[in-house]
Amino acid sequence: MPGGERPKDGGASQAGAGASQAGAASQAGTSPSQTGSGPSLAGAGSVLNLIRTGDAVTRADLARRTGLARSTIAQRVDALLAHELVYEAGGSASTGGRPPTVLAFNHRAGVVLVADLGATHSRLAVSDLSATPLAEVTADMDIGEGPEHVLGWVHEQFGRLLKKAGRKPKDVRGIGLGVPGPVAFSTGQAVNPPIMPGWDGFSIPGWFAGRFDVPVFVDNDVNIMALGEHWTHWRDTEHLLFVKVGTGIGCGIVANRAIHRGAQGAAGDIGHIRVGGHDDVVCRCGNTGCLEAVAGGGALARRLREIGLDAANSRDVVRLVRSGDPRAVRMVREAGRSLGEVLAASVNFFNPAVIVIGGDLGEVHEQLLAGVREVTFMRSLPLATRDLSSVPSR
Amino acid sequence: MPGGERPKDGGASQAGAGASQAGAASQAGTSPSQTGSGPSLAGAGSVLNLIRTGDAVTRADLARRTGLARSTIAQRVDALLAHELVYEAGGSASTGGRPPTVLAFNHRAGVVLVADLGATHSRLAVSDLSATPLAEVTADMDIGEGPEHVLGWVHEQFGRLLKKAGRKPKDVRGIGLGVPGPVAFSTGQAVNPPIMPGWDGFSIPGWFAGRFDVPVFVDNDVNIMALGEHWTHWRDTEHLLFVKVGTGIGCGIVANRAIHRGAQGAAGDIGHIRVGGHDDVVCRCGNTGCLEAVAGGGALARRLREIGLDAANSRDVVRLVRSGDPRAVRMVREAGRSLGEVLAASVNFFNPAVIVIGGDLGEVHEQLLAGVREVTFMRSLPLATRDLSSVPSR
DNA sequence: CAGGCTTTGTTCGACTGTCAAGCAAAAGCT
DNA sequence: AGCTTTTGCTTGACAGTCGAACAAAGCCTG
Repeated sequence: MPGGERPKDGGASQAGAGASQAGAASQAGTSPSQTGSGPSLAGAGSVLNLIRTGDAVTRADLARRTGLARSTIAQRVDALLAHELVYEAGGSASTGGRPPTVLAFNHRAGVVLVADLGATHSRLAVSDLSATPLAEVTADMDIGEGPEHVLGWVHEQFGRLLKKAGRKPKDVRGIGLGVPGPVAFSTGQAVNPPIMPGWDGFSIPGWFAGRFDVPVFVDNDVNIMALGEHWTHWRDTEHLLFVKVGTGIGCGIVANRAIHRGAQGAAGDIGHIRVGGHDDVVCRCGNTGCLEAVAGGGALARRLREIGLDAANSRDVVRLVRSGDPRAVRMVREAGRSLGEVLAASVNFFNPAVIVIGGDLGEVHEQLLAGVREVTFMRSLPLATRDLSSVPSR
Repeated sequence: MPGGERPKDGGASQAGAGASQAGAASQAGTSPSQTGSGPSLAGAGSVLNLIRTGDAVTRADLARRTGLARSTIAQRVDALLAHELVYEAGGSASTGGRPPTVLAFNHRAGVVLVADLGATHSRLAVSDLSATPLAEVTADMDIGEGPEHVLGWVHEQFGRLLKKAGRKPKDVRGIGLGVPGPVAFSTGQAVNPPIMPGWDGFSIPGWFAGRFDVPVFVDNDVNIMALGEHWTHWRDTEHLLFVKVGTGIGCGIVANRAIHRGAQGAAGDIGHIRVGGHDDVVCRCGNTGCLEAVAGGGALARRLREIGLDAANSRDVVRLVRSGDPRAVRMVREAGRSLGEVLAASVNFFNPAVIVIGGDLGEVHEQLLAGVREVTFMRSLPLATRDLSSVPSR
């Protein structure tokens, strides 16, 4: 039960029936400021989830799936219907008895604003409640300009996107932001971000509080990608690693179906784990032999430049590999081996069911994964690798 | 003054009417099928926990701590009192008002049987509900004899210990077993245990089912130690690593206050992570440069033998270090560095708040921890090590 | 095609856990 | 002795859940 006011509403509107009609003042949801009225949504969240995921689409289904009484389900579904979060999508074929009513999640009941803020460019979107984008924009933007400037810009873009999607600010149900650095998720503050000057300790939800009155979620971009991948393709998997290989290397950890952030929100920072045999490579963090300095896109581009190829960043590395340049291919495959060494250790430690490779260099996953698989299967325990899949991101 | 007429103390004040007698048959816990009668214990678990841990000892305390109404607390406490899981331990000093009644967990309400099965010897105990041992026994026992033989022996020992502690089989509320290998916790089966021939897939709870009708929990011994350490000393810490350095090297992972077991129950197997610069060392797993083969107690003992010292196992290594042998000390410190290298990677990946070092070699933690700290702080990111403590087990 | 069967959805009374408010008890303080 | 403060207990109300009965809407059988 979320705290907050409890409606008193003595008898007045009671329509006779015992408890069923309930007063109209109560409401669900996490944010106590919502003003919508209607029947109580208490406990309806899990029911809504089942409908949204399509795991159970009729009332009888829901009852069987949750173990609740049919009457309870009916009550909850009524509440969801009243809030227009769900609608009846016609009947279905009978299986010998009364044909069930199919329920469907109303993904048009509102919109969500999302922004993936990279170091130098960003992607913003308005999407419906089933995560289908309604309007998108990609733009260059330097996160180093500081929170006030950047968020002001983000806010302005959100306004435009809303207009473009034909929705009003009132339709917004939530905001999600991904930033390229460690985040204290509960407060929505970046902590010690190496590439986000001026953001340390800045409360991003606080900034949005006066502008959109909805929950704001801020997280490390890798964590968001990990969660997205888990949600869309690996929903039955409990433990998953998402590895982003771009300019740098980071890792989102899904443990027990939830993001593991660690004590300081710094978990998953595998870019600075030492790789054997590369003690001559100096990393920007000051140490030597870091994975990022050995196998990161930035490092690969630099080494390709050194042998005379035209490669400014990780995307250029991808381009060269795609074009079939043998030196680039060999280098990426070797990077995959280095990554594999670190991942082998992580597999022994964490024992995930799946490793997903994403990021810029994930686009040449054939080469990268070949190296990764080669080393992980050699260096990890058989039990841990028995059912381990290493796959590219989608 | 809306008071007016209120029935105060309607005559039969106590009467303990209805349910309070409730015999001692019922019990709290997870299984919903319990048939014991008496007041409902619904939701009383959290209240019981607060009392047991001493976090809240009076009814008013409990109300403040849980945020529940005082009346609700009273009801729950009544249920616990009726079940004799809690008793009133007299009053306490007043702070200006009515002095509160102190509640105490009745750790004599039952006993728990626990067994820590090692590879070659075991520790068994009967303990009360506050984990205070009432009777203990340590004995040599080869786990390789197979489950039927070993569990038969365990069962017999449990019987003796019960008698010794003056308790009856009826008093047993639960059984906990630690085994030296990966365990599928939900089913209580060992999976692919390298040093437990004949146990693979054997259902340990199934074996006990007919003998004690109580829940049986089986887990990897390292996980149990990790949980114990977390429970006794680090209860406020969300993420913790417990590293056991004995003959081999293993690691229990506490993530989000719970054991992380991984997809196959193999998580925490850091003994076979590769350590740089030791590719000449062959491990029993077949690979080279494994941490266990470099820094495990068995490996250290072997290397001490090679230079002419008398060291058969990890305990002998401890003895030599304690006696001040400089070669043994140097070797352990060097082992600490190797361990530190692996832990540095684990810290970057997992970002725990605490690392606890235990096991045989944990007893010479000064030497071991020196090496561990040296390397972890050098090789891990500042953010992750900022508030990281590395401490010996207690 | 009527009647029976099966499955689904709805209604209704009952029960349980919770809460707020008031009352009683047991101290310290003036 | 009075007053205040803190604690514990009692009571009536309410929300969410359940089980049982009932209604609806299709198949199947004779």
